[in-house]
Amino acid sequence: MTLQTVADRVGVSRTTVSNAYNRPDQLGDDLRDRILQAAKDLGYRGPDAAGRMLRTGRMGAIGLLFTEDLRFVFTDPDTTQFMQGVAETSALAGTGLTLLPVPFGVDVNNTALPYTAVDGYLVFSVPSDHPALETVLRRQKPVVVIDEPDLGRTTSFVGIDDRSGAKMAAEHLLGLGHRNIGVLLARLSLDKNPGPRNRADVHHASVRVARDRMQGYEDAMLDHHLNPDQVIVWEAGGNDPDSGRHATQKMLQQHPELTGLLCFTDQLAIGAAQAGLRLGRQLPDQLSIVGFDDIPRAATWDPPLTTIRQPLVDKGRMAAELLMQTIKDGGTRRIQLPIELITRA
Amino acid sequence: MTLQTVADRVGVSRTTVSNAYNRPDQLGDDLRDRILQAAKDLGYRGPDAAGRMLRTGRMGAIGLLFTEDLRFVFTDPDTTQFMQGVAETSALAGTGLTLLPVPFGVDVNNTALPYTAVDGYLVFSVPSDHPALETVLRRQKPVVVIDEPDLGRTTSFVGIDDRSGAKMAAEHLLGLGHRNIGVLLARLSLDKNPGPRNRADVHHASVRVARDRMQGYEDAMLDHHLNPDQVIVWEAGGNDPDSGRHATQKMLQQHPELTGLLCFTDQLAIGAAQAGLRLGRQLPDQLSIVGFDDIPRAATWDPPLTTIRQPLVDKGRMAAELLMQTIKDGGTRRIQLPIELITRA
DNA sequence: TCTTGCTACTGTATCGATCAAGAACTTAAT
DNA sequence: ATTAAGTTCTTGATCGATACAGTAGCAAGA
Repeated sequence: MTLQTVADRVGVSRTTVSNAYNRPDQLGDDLRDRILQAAKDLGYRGPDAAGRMLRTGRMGAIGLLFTEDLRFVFTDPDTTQFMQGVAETSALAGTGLTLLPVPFGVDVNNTALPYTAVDGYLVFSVPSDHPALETVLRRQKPVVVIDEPDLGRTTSFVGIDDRSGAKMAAEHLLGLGHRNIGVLLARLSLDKNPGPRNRADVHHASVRVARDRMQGYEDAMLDHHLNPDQVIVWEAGGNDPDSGRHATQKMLQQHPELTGLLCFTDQLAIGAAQAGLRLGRQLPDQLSIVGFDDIPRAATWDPPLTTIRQPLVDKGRMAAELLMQTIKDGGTRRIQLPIELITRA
Repeated sequence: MTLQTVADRVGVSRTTVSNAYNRPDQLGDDLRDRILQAAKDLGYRGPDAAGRMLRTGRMGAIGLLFTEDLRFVFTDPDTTQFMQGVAETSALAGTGLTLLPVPFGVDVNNTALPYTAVDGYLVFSVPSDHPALETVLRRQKPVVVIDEPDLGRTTSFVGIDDRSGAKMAAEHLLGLGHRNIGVLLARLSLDKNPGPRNRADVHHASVRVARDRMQGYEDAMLDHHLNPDQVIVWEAGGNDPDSGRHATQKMLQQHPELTGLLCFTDQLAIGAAQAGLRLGRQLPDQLSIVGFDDIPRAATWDPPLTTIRQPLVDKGRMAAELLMQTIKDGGTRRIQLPIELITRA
């Protein structure tokens, strides 16, 4: 049951039937109606996707690669907002969106990644040493990287100025008079390994965002003539409130002198706030916290969370638009989205 | 640059190169290494997805159709939990997952739905009169419907016993002594149109879940010798706390005698609780609310929300497993997942 | 010497569509 | 009547891979 079957039934050629579906202006209206009616009568499913793809070379879909834990991807507000932006833009363009998760510990060749038909890839916040990157790059299709990793001019990139954002966050705490400051970050590598870190660990991490933000925090401290070595750095092991809470609890127990916390994400900040409350700290009087991202919950949290806003939905929109434009016209671009300090409590 | 290019370079046949990638046991190890090395040297991207699909007839991906507003899909806890289950299962099986949103007001033919290469479809909670259904069914691929619509034995189905669940919820309120009861539902049709409804509207809705749950509520009332016509029914216009809050505010203003609310979802219930508090009601003393779903927030909400739990992540897992099994072995099945009354405050 | 069974590889046919070029026919302008 | 332009439809080639059937070579056993 192919185009030919329908063509034979109507007494026209394959191409004409194809045109009836894809280029209605190429044939008369009555013939087109007759063809579509015959197709319906025969139970023809419509032009086969694989055949079309092979011939046209266009797959009609983009792939979204991520390596985060699947349990978090769909619950994490950062990711879901980003995905919403991507989905909106691709849906509007009539392009499919294929999710390509590569869970931690799973061999890339056992995932759909190497076998899926897409016109290009969105690489969402993947550590620079992740094996999935090689698989994607080998396909030699357009790629837009979001946040991580920075592959230079060879691929398009959408991100923010993490260093400046972090600096703004730290400036805020320092401006409030805080001098004993802790930094809470999600993860430096793929394996979850919560605990204290020293500055060098962060500066040598494979995660650019972590390096840049750490640098930004230190920029602010140097501006205030403080020694960045004084800062306490803790890895939470995951980007969720629970991980943040556990890590902060330990951090504050070992370093009760801390009065200010710089958190890499709002999710961590919310966990940190919970930990502070459990340890009997008054917020924000006895413990000040600054987050990052400005997820919806940041505004409704009690006390409302001061944070660095980045436009997460727009990030998804821009990334998808950029990819689809690259697929059409080629060329690479780098886009830096605006960030903003949102001062709350 | 195809298999042939590599084959010529090494001096073997196309098929052998194909086997080097897909059936390593079909050729010697040293030859395989030589082939893969040559492929690397030539910059061969690996077997082309479209070519493989055309030949094998397998697409290596499943499609997830949904018609909800994209702004909600990725923020709605019900949907994201379901998607998490689907993503987990498909990732584990090495199958791709293609999102197929058909936003309200967009012509199905302008979406990726008719053009995407998938081996089967998950139809997630789509109203029975939605045009996308016809498009999916025409492809004559395996289909698993989740919740909605019930297409009978022709397709597989994953859902819960909505009628019993609703009855359990109503029994709970009635058992507490409530006699003036309101029902808050999300949406009866695709267009958002908040406001009061009468029973007949619900019983004739194109949304089976709404019909069944209404029936369940009424079952419980009849058991208690109450007239179901007394119940106040309100449509929120969307499944989010804000819609629930607005609707409940109006409902309680017009019907201040109501002391018990049966909500179709926890999202609505949370909004209803907010509305109750704003109107000065003490919860649960002056207003008792029962939700549906048991989303994570239900447990942490203040006061904790009594609700009917349905296993949303499992729903996704089961649906994906069922679909992949159907793709492999054919046949259709109906699965009903267990539900449970979670009594909180 | 012959058969059998195994491994390792090859050659041909085929999957279903679209593209490019062109043919047949109609209409309009000169 | 002739030419040009436009419309409508056809033909042949092609996209890149895998399935299937088959062959060559070799070792073991009768």
